[in-house]
Amino acid sequence: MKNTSKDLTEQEFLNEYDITKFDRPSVTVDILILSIINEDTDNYRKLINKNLNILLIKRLEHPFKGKWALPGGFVKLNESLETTAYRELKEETNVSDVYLEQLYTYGNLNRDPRGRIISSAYMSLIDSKKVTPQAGTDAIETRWFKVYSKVINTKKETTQIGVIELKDHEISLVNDDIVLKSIVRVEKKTIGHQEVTTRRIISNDDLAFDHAEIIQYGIERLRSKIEYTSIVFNLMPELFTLSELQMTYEKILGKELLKANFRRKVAKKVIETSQVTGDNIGHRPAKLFKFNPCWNKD
Amino acid sequence: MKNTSKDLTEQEFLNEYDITKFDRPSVTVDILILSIINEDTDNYRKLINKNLNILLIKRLEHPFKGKWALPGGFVKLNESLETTAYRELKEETNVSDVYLEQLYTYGNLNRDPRGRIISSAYMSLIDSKKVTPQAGTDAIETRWFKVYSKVINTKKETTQIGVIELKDHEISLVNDDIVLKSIVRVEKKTIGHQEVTTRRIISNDDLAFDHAEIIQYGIERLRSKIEYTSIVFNLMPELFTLSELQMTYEKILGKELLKANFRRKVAKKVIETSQVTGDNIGHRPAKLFKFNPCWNKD
DNA sequence: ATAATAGTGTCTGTAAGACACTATAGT
DNA sequence: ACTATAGTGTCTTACAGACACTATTAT
Repeated sequence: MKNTSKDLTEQEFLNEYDITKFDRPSVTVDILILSIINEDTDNYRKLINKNLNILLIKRLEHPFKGKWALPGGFVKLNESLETTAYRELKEETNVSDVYLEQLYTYGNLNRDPRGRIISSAYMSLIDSKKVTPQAGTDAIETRWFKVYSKVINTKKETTQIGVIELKDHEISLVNDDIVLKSIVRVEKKTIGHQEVTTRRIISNDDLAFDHAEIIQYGIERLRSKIEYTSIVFNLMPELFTLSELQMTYEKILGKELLKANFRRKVAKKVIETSQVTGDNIGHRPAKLFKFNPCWNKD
Repeated sequence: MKNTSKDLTEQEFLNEYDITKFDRPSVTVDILILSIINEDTDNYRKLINKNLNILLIKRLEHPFKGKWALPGGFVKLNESLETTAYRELKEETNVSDVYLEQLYTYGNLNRDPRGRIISSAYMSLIDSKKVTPQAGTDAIETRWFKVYSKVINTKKETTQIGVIELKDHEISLVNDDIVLKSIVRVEKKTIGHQEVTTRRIISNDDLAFDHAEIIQYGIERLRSKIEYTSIVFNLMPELFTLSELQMTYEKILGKELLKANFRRKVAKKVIETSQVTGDNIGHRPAKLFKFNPCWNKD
């Protein structure tokens, strides 16, 4: 009998194994870099307005030349996915030691005109104070876009075979004169026992690839995680007022919250410090709080 | 000036673009195929016992020859990740039209001794009645293993810099005489604002690759999703009793629940039918229920 | 006094957890 | 009568939502 793979030791097998003989896709990492950034104020007495922002880069090369895209790049053979994400993050924002989470891996066939490219999407949350607004390598144009997301259309159809529910999310990304609008249709089908959620880009201005879909999913994830984790505090400075924290929640969730209820909800997640805000113009100073790392029960 | 990429149209750029010039990793899909399977009963009057089961295959080739692994395989260039998952699923269990969800994509450098292989893990939930117990292609040995998961060790350390909390999860996979035990350490570090969760295999009998870690993560995900989605019903037949549903919850969560409270909790997710169980030996017959596709509020 | 933010008290309804109770089948 | 499962009622506690109220600052 010939020396088949069954007779080899694992080491012998590995020595003979040539991975490059097989077809392989390319793999990239794309990152949603999100931050809560203060707006310029007009009324001197009012609180500073904040907004959820996302960092995009203008593509200088084909494909999608001139369009805006999530920062990202190819995974090198000596890098884990996470390492790639951290490298990209460092290149674009010059920060490290920030929150980073894998969102989803997109592997559809025609998502990239260059060929078969699978992309693992990550989400990073950055405290606005750590960010140098227009960092990035000189040649690349990077900009922060304010993120607005709202449902502009819903439909619920109940038939004999099941329920189909769709929501069209309008994602607006705004930087001064530039406004990028996309509509992502999120469809939930329940047929028999099966619930399937699909996302599809319906309209898209100047966002490259399937990035509108990735951004919509990231926002949805952030919105749900803000409720049961302490993820928000990655977007906050060391010390903050409860009003600042509330506005951060409101801008992420896209709706206003009642103060008294909000304070009760976050009470266990924060610790009161002895300090108060000093720059109070015409109103009572606010106590400063910090994150309580022991907020979790178990 | 030469004809650089800046002067090309997108089509010209793509025609010249050769993706194979760059280093590429290989990509596989691994699937957690889970089902709730009835046990053989001993006491003729008692309810049939159920258990959460996972389908594993015995590896016939290197690496990890002779060890047990999640079903999976390489992503072909003409397949999306999902298509690959469905293909593998069909090959191993001969079912289609079942619940399938992407879990996480594992991209560490040394997770596969054959080389740089990134794996996207999927979780599939199958109604036990759809499954032919020992399907699979003839040459491959596939078996259902009962899944038991419990925390055997916890440690919580509160220092000045933050909180470190670790839990050792013992995963036992049992098929008759074969018992595969692994311990996966889940560590949550909170330093400053940052919360990082890492998973590491501490001990491992005969599970291949990093599959023990993937299985632990899948169970955790299933446990949390069972609370806020209708994912369980993928594991149930068309009609079921509330006791059957409760036992399914209990086996997934690894703890017993109080009947009255459980019934209140799932009340909105099910619809009562006019039918009852017919094979009642020595006790009151139970009403049969079906899934309510409209259980969700909004 | 005014305009702004900071912060608290209370009522309601809903849901979860614990526990005790009643109902109905076959033997 | 007994054993098993099926199914209900109620008490307590906790929390979320709505809303009204008090407190404190600079001008």
